[in-house]
Amino acid sequence: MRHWLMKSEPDVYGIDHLAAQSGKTDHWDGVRNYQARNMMRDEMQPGDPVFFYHSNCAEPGIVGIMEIARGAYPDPTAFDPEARYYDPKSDPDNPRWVMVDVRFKRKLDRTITLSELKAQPVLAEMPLVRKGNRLSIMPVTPDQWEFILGLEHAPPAL
DNA sequence: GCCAACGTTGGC
DNA sequence: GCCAACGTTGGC
Repeated sequence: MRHWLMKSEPDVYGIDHLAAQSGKTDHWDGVRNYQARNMMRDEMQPGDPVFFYHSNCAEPGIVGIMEIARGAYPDPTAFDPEARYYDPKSDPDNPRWVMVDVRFKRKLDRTITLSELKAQPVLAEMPLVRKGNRLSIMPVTPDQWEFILGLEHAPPAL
């Protein structure tokens, strides 16, 4: 089992969208980055815990916890010319892009902000806090996972 | 809205 | 295979 962090823009799809789904489960489509795809395809397993991260918004940070509900399968939005992430080069007979299903577990009691995470020397190796990082799906080590969870009920460091 | 950082594309 | 141009990400 591995731990993960997945980013989404709350204006497009935030944690409340997921929580509102029937069964609190939804597919995570639209990933168009090879590194992120390879991790979904090769490493993500049902039951893996995932931090839900809000990006490109007023207060970027970790807002909740979900889990992988279904391993990688083809992302049909790549074949849909109307879709935002349509990829004409993805062949339905040999799909280039995959998605997973995720299940809502809970919202955190507060947002653990990016600036707060950046202030923690222990987390300096996380891709999330590194300059210029754009990876939308990344692994989290068990130690990092526990440390971050411990911040939830601690006073914000920033 | 700005812009730095990064990934992808395509000409050569 | 190189690399300039381009598009995207995402913090600020």
